[in-house]
Amino acid sequence: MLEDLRKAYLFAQLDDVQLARVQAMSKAVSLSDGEALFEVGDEAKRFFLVRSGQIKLSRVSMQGNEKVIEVVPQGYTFAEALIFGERPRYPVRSTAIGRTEVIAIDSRKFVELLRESIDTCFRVMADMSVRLRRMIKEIDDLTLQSAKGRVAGFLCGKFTFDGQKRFELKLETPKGVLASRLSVKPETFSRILHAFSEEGLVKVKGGSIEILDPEGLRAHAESSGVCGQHFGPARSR
Amino acid sequence: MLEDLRKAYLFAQLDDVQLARVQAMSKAVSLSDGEALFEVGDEAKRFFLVRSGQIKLSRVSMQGNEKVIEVVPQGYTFAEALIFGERPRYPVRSTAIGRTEVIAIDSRKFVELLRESIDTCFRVMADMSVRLRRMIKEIDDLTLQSAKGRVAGFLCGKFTFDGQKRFELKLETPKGVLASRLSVKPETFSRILHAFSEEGLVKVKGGSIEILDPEGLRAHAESSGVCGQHFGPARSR
DNA sequence: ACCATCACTTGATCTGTATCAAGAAGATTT
DNA sequence: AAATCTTCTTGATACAGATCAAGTGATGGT
Repeated sequence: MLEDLRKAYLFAQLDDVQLARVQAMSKAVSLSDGEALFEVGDEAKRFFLVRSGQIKLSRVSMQGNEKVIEVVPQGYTFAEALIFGERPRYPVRSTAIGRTEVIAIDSRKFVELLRESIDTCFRVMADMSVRLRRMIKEIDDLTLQSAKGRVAGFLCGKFTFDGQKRFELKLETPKGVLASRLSVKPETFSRILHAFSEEGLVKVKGGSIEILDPEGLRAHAESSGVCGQHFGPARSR
Repeated sequence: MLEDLRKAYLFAQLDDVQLARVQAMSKAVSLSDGEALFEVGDEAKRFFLVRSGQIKLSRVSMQGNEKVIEVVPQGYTFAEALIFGERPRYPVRSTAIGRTEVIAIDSRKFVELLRESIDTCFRVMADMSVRLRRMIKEIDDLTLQSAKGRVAGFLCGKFTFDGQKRFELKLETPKGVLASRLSVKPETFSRILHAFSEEGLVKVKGGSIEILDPEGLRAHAESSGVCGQHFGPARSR
């Protein structure tokens, strides 16, 4: 577990002693597919690091429609932005996609530790800053891009533009979840993918997608949006 | 100017000496109506405090559609989330609504000061945390609420539910800007307001709106969204 | 290997909101 | 006060994407 913690971006500035303290305030949690980690409105006493599998963060409307806000992959932390404020509550629901293991870290204790490490404060702030910008991008996509544009943009985000011609791209997440993440209905998602196939941009085969024409795809993403400007180098953790 | 700074949430933890330092790294800027403070992609060397007037933060799509992300009122700071990271750039455009005065604070220097005040770090983090949650709410609204629901929700947010029956609510911002903020076209905004009038919920008179039926309005906001904290029994996936 | 369940696709239709077009009401200038 | 320019309203029409409804294919348990 210590190793998992050490690799996380948030804890990178901590020395061994501090890291051991983090470990002491953590506990491992195992989730089966679809199991909920917390619900909207639950008291946010912990934040989390995904050790294996994936976590889906979502909100549900009163009509029962679910909107996936984020899919957190392995190695990433989530809900750490909530550790401030009096009695915080999770603003989203969190469920496992597939068998998933997370590390739950006690917020209160971590805040105490934070008081001692200004560097880690800066890590947290940088982290939140990135999230904030991602949210702006998200709002941008939702309001200024069409569904087609969002799907194209999503696909483009999945590979690096290094002049290669073809890509095999494996979807680690069920199509339905992706659709919700992109704020389209599954039916529409399917149709859009189909349309891209017809245009010769991609080739869909079950759970993986072959990208045939990266440039063409990007044109779609750009045609209806502000793609060119990627703010800040995408930080790899 | 010192007084303006002192009242800002971000600087509340600073002592007089530190505050004087902030003043030293600040300069006042005056803007006329519609004037731009910065554009998307500009290097983010400063963040700002609105001293008087209002600031509009927005993004523009390639088709020229503008989406207002936020309207920053007097007394609030903005763009402070960008002070981390290497060479940050503003992800939005910022223009004045009406005659507006802002204080521009040097990011670099403020970060230095931040290194000395862990309390202020916590302020910044709390601030960003609030923003982050607001963004989630925003995404929620955009994806799970109808245009009508958003407008109702917006109106509800403008007064406190303390049992009063009628409210006079003055719009400090042009309707067109509000519309964009709520991601509806001005035409639609107008129609929705009209519809609310017909239902006897509000009474529109030019730049101000009289709220006749707060409960009724809230019902609209709730009917298609997560307003209260009652979330139905969540079934897992 | 079977059946049951769940994820995805495909087709037909419906609807909220945008778009286009024009008029009314304020605001600002001359 | 007239003229010009915005901002706002109102009406008619168009369309992207949702919804409803089957059907097809996977996946998993017994």
